[in-house]
Amino acid sequence: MTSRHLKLRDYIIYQRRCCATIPIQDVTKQTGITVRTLRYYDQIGLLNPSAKTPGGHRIYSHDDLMRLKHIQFLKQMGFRLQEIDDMLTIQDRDWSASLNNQLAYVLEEQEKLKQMENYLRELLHSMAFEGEAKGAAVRKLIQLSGRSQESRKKYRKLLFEEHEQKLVSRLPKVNGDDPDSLEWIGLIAQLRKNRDAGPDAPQVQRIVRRILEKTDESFSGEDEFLDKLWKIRKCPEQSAQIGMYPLEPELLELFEQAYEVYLTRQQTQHPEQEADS
Amino acid sequence: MTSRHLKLRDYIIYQRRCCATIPIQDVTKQTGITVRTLRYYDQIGLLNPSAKTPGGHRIYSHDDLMRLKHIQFLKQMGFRLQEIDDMLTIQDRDWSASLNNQLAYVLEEQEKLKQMENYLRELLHSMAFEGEAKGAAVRKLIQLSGRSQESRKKYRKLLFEEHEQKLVSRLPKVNGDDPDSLEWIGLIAQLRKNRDAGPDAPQVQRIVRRILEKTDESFSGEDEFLDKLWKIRKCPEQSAQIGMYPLEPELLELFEQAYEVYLTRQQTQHPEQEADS
DNA sequence: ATTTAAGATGACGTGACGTCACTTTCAATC
DNA sequence: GATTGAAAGTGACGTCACGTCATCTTAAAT
Repeated sequence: MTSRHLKLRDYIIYQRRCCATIPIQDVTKQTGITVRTLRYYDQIGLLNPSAKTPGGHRIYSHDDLMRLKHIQFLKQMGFRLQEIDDMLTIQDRDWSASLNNQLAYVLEEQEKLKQMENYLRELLHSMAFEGEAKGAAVRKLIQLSGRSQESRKKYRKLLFEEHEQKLVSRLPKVNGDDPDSLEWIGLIAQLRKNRDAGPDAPQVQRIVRRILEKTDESFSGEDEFLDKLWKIRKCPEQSAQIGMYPLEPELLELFEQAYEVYLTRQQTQHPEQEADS
Repeated sequence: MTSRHLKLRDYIIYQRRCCATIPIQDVTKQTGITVRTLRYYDQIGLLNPSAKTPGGHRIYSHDDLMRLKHIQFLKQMGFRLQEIDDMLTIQDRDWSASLNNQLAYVLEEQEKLKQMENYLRELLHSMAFEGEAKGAAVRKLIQLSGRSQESRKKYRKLLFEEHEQKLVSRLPKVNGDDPDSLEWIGLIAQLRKNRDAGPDAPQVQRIVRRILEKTDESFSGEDEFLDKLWKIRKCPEQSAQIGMYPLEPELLELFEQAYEVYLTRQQTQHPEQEADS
């Protein structure tokens, strides 16, 4: 018993002098890697500590620490533990293939996440349009997401000519986070809130005025284009197919009525200004 | 036996007439979801088929299909099955919290992937600089990645004044994929390839000329800045701290010698042109 | 009645650990 | 030398969304 104890202490002191034995606690403090993880790495053979006490406690060397830091870095790069083991043990092969592979994977994942971001924004904005109707919004999105964006682009080309393509890009996108789109969404949401107020209510008239101002700002002089767009807007299926969120018919009708009221009021109030403005 | 058979057939025919029973094969064909997955969804209670044959075969309805498509969509958005179950069963709560949550998560993941992309490019380019030395490149990267970019920016501010900050941004970044950075990396790699050719070899001289042209193109008139930069370049530790990949001393020395050879040749060949160009 | 394809069930495996339960070891204190 | 408490060890089970067998049953056709 006594001799064993002394032997152990000598052994540890020897280790400290020679290549600085590091207990598992210090390893976790220096790297932030948990004890469990270190035991797991030992278990799968990714990082076997270079020594053990006679009692079985793991003792790490500085070389082990270096290897661990390499592992940590490569893991942050998204490599799996088996790949890391391969990369670190097979010293002679160069890594460019693995790295390029991983880079391609990372780029692919980024694309997916961007798609997800788009759909999530689209859903959020659609819910802002619709108030609280979740099911309907998802149902439409599912139809849109089923077909790839390719088909939507294709359909757009069928509907609009080249010049008008540029104008379409200026339309508020339901999944955009630019201030323009957000303002449009806000306007539509306000119109929905006042759907029961009637077309000649002052709030509705204010909203109509702001919508017209915004339309003029974006598409002044493109009356033919606006006309075509308005016809598509009235057909829910076509709206969905070019990527615009389909508005309910009642909302469109409300806007049309309010628009007429707005026009007649403009004419009675400023009959001469309307000609040149 | 016979009566049981007849009963079963009647049952199925009844189902077909009433709400269109769909066998599991058709579900997989329409959705692309595997049989195993459908059984799993049944097991965890995410999608229990609305009926079963007396023998235990699953029978899906159109409502089931709708729910399945919702599940499929939400899963593509990155939600977990338990969350999807919650979202679909608790009908009254709105989804905006979940969606915003998920959007935040998606944005966070995108950030991480961009970081990974940067480090991977940096590693690849570093290996192009160094030839094939993997360990050294990774070791340096680990040191850089250990400290956040904050400390690097901080150090940059200590070394350079505000005006020079803009010039630093024009330096080739070791992790950039812009044509400028790639050209620099190519030049350095070529210089490394001809490291044994001696400073007055014609290939080396051509490289030096191209390097000087490129330097002039980016930093003409900023001699003081270039001088400072050159001093930092000679100190590997400082180079690493501002995010430039540290070049080995021999390469820098080779370039200095080749530069002097280049200058003397220029002066002997065109002694009068050097004044105004 | 037999065949056969398709369906069901159950069990195990994946990856990188977290968590819990229980035992052993280390170093120090009495 | 005995005790003690903290830290170390091992082993087993759980995670998540299924894939992959192996084995058994059912449905529908011949």
